[in-house]
Amino acid sequence: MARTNELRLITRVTQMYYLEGLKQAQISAILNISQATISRLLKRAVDENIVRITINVPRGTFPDLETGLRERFGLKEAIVAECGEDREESILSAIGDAAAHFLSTTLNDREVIGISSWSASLLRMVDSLPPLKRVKAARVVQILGGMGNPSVQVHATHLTTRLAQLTGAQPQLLSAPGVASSIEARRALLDDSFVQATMDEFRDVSLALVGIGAVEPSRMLATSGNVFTPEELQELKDSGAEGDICLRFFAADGTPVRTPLDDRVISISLDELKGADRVVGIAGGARKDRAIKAALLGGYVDILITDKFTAGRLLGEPAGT
Amino acid sequence: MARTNELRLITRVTQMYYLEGLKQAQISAILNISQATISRLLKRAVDENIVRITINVPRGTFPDLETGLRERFGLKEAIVAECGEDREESILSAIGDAAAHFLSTTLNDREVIGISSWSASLLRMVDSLPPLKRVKAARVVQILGGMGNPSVQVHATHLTTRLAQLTGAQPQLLSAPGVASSIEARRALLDDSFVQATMDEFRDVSLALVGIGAVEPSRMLATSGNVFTPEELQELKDSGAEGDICLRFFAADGTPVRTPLDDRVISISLDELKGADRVVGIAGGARKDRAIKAALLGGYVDILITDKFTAGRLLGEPAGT
DNA sequence: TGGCGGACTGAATTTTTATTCATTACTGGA
DNA sequence: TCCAGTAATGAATAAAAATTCAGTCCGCCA
Repeated sequence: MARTNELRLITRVTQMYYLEGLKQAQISAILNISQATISRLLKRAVDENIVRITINVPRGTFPDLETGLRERFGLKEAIVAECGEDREESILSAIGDAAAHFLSTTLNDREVIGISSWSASLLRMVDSLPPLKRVKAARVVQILGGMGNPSVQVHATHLTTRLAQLTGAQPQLLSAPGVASSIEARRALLDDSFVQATMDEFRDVSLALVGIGAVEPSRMLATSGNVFTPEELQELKDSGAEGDICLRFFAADGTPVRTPLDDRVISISLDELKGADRVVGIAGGARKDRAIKAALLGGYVDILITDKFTAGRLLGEPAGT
Repeated sequence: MARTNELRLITRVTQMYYLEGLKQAQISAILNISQATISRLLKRAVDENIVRITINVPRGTFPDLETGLRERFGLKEAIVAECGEDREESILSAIGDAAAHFLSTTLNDREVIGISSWSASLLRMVDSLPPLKRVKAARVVQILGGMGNPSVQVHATHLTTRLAQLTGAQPQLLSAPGVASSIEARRALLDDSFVQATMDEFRDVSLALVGIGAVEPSRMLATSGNVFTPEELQELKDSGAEGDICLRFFAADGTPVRTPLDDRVISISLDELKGADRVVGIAGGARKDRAIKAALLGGYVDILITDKFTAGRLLGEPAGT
């Protein structure tokens, strides 16, 4: 009885608040009940399940997969993009677009963006990036050298400068190959003051945008001048390397894999990467499943941007529609 | 595409806010989006129907009937009580209880309560009134005289004093019969300074609690000493009187019905009544349908407390379960 | 017949949210 | 090409809501 009266009042308050859109103060005035009590009644309405708030998931968004990824891999955020078909091209388009949107909404001035210079996903992202509304970002730092092949060098440079341009930032190029021909060659390159200046910036990177590579010749790697010889690749595989970020390799469980190659790579180190506020991994496609999983397990990535098919596989679930 | 990205973000924000219970500022920090924008995204979530808020109506409450009554009759509030069966006794119990709860939640100090002294509903209300939690109300004013029959006089007095006691207020009794035997008798009674003092308070009443009477001998009227003779009742009927509040009569369409009887009644007038901040009508039962409807049409009541059966009939709808 | 703990309350205050404001960029038309 | 109008943003602020606080009233137990 008394309980019913109580419930009636709560229901009425709930109705006024949520349906009629009245403010608590207005309700307070109408019912001659203090605003504090109205607030408390509304809280009880939630507790007693008189108001029920449901989220109507729009088509093309996958909060469940995202939550799954966040929880399973301890990610800060996960973005799962809608994607027509489970093929490289379609996926690149989807995650590039998603990454572009992410970037455009989340950037704040004084952001120092680090970008790994060669990655098909990042390329797509930059291509999808709308002329950025508001002035954004302070600097864009290239955190991985280009390729020995001059044509790809240009490619990497383009990526960095374009992003800088679009974000109104200062580009900071790393004019060096991603992989030097020898330890000595690397040392020599690091002597260059411009190279040093850029590498000094690695620690200032607040937002790192990185691809995640699988250990196997990808199309791009293949066409980009055979960074590694088949023997070197084999060596990596033998060491248990499953994937890489900026040519820094790690095993299936995420532990770093150190090989002599490390000493020839010119890029941000995995440790330096962890110093960034946010590391955004942008990758998808069945070919990369194991590499992505490894990267997630290693905790190298705070935010993952991928497609629904890959997300589904990472969670061992079927992808949504 | 861009739209999907947008929707994904809104969905994510909605999820964080409503499901995870994060504050906008926290979301803002996590997503690197300003709090203002988070607020705007949440508003869009409502607009775009991504959050859906539904009210789960508890058993025994009838928001639809209440809303119907409010809208149909322009009431400030309507309270419809659950009620086992459509019989006098059951209804009295239901609305008395509801009225008691209403009173206990809505009273504020400095309230001057006017109470029409004889009404079965009000009697029930006072009986149901729990020893009032907090000190409440300033004064309780009797706004209708008692009955000629001394036993009922006591009754009326009891009602007023009890209510005053329960609300910690000062009782202001109207020591006079509700109906004087003649115009002259009334005039004489009004000469009494106590009576005058009380009647002067009528204009200060902030909350009036009134029953609504049907024009026909009710059980109580019958036993309370035949206030009116059968002839007088017939006269009222002939004048079109359909109901009364404090023995002030009105027709089916709510217009006041003036008869010579008026000059013998000692109670607040309908005009004075309208001066009160809130007039609460407490009534139910098929016998009173027409009277209640008339009172509502006349706008004499701001707040109606009734039972689900009566409410349903007033709206010409079947009552709920 | 106190006295203690718990439950409630409204006023005051703090916290949270919505909105205003100034700025910027972009649009579409002359 | 230049300009008026629209849209969108973050910082600042106003508005709204939640919570703290102090006080009261219980009921319960000694």
